[in-house]
Amino acid sequence: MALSSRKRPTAKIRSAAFKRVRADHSAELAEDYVEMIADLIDERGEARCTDIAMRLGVANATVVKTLKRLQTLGLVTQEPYRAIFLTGDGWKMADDGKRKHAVVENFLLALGVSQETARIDSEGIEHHVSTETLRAMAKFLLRK
Amino acid sequence: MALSSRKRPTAKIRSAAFKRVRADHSAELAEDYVEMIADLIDERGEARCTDIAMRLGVANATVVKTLKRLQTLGLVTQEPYRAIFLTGDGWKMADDGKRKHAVVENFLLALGVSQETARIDSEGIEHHVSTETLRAMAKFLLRK
DNA sequence: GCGAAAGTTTAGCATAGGCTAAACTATATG
DNA sequence: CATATAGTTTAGCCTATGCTAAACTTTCGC
Repeated sequence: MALSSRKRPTAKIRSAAFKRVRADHSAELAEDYVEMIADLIDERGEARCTDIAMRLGVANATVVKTLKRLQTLGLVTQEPYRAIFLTGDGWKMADDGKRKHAVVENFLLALGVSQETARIDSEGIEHHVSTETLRAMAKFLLRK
Repeated sequence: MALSSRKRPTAKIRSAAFKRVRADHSAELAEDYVEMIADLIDERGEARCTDIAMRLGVANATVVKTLKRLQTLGLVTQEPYRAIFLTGDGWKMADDGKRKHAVVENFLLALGVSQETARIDSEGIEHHVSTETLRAMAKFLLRK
């Protein structure tokens, strides 16, 4: 074990990035749901399981289960067999997410990628963009 | 159910982005491990559980479990109580990942974000960047 | 206003990725 | 060379996110 007995004080610092990624992942599904619910309410007046399931491309039961978690997180409210509503926190998360999403998507477009790719890639990227990077993207859009 | 009885043919298209994100997620841990194993082999001649665990910031047992999956995926090989090696596919994935990672990180730096943020954000972003977007980033770096 | 269709929920299963604690192996040093 | 220490593995637990199939409600149309 000679090789590893050297101390590496940078290990903890390195691991921070991976910890952030893992934290991002557990938050990101919540953000996607909440954004989608907000969109549905805006577009059609109410958000329902089936619509969320279709747009996310998952089974109905999966949506039901996840909504339970979002309820315990205080992001959505719901009565059995009724439509889904956002709490204050839910709306805030949705608005923040949509703003962030728009910046990332427009940034990718400004960078020269196609509409289709911008839409797809921004969906994955938006959850891993820090405030600092988001600001840099916004600045780039302005001076473009 | 009046509201939702309208057909929405765009739903399937919309859901594609989310499906890609889910697929990315299941691939991304594998990429992180494989890249890290390659780094360790380069830096110190061998890759061991403990080092991977420290750098990723997870428990040892978690690494062992994940390595089993990577073995069944044909990315790594390992004898009990011995160091970890990459297969040909593993090296390829590691090289591709490192190249991609470097482009994203340098791109963020060129965009004006700090070293620290570039390092952290690139870790999350790299797995959600398509070939097209990666090319656009590389192009931006050239004309910068 | 009743029955069929549409939508929601529950139950039960699988996989992935975390964890701790305990058992086991290999190595390094006295 | 015996043993302490460092490293690895196993066992067993948890949560999150998927799925299908079956049960249950609501609503629409006749």
